[in-house]
Amino acid sequence: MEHHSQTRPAFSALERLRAVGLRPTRQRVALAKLLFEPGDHHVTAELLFEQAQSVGVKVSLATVYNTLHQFTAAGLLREVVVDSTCTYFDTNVTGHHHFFFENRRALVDIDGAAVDIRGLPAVPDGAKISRVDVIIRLSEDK
Amino acid sequence: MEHHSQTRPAFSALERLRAVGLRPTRQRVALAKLLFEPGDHHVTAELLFEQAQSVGVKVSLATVYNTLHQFTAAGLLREVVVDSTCTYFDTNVTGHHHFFFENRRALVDIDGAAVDIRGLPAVPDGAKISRVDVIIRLSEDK
DNA sequence: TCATAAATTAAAATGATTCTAAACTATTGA
DNA sequence: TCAATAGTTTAGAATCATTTTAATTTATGA
Repeated sequence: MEHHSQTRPAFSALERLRAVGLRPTRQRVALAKLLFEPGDHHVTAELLFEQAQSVGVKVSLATVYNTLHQFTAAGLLREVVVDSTCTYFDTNVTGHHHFFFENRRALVDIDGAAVDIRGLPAVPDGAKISRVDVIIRLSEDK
Repeated sequence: MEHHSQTRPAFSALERLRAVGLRPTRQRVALAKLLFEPGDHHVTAELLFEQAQSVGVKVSLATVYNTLHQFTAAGLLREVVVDSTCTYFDTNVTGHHHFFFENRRALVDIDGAAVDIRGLPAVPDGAKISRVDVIIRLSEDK
């Protein structure tokens, strides 16, 4: 029996890949484990690449980028645009919002169900909402 | 007397620069006119650079970047993070939100006063809100 | 007008990300 | 089981927005 520092995931990395029709290669399975076995969290390509290296997974940075985008296209990840210097990916794909700690460049989820937004104007003709993002930018002056 | 295609601005480009203590150089005055004489709008560095060229203003792209950042630091502009491929600057610096047309990569302002957000969790200890951004992402499938 | 600090610039550098083309590997059907 | 092949991975080059550098130019105040 394997040991996990977190509770056993509802779906294994392999099952997730199968479910979205992505061929379960060594790299994709390893990255999926790093992404989905811990609880919800946010990564950048560089960060995931370093994590992979630190646990001995051999994967190139190009593959990390490819994989993050494939997972995003497949709905396993969500891209969060908060910082013009790099792209964040969120393993929580349910509708929700974010605190963004500007100093540390860290994201924290805000439950989407709890938040209620009123007074928005009508959506322009011919357009439809693909997503609503609320970002609360926070500064922590030590 | 000069001719404007828009109504006369409340403050001239020169006055704005003086007000924030930026030396009114030829380039800064010219860019300020392009930015503040039309009504509220959004630009990227590349776009402003092209506009400048098209009206015969001689300015380098480096200066456009410098100027956009100086204006932002001075509170004359606001940076809008919506797109991971480039940075948008908004001449509307009052609290407000945005529609983002994903196909066209265009921004449209949403009046901030009209929008009411409820149910947000308490701000984490030691942090304070520097800004709340609401972005409604829209797709227009032709 | 002059001295000087500030601003501008072309060009090089950077850094995140994407592309390319060659080498590998999972899958499928015989 | 095995080869064919379509899909993957990869190192390295390329790209693109942006920033930096270091030299030149300009605004300002005495």
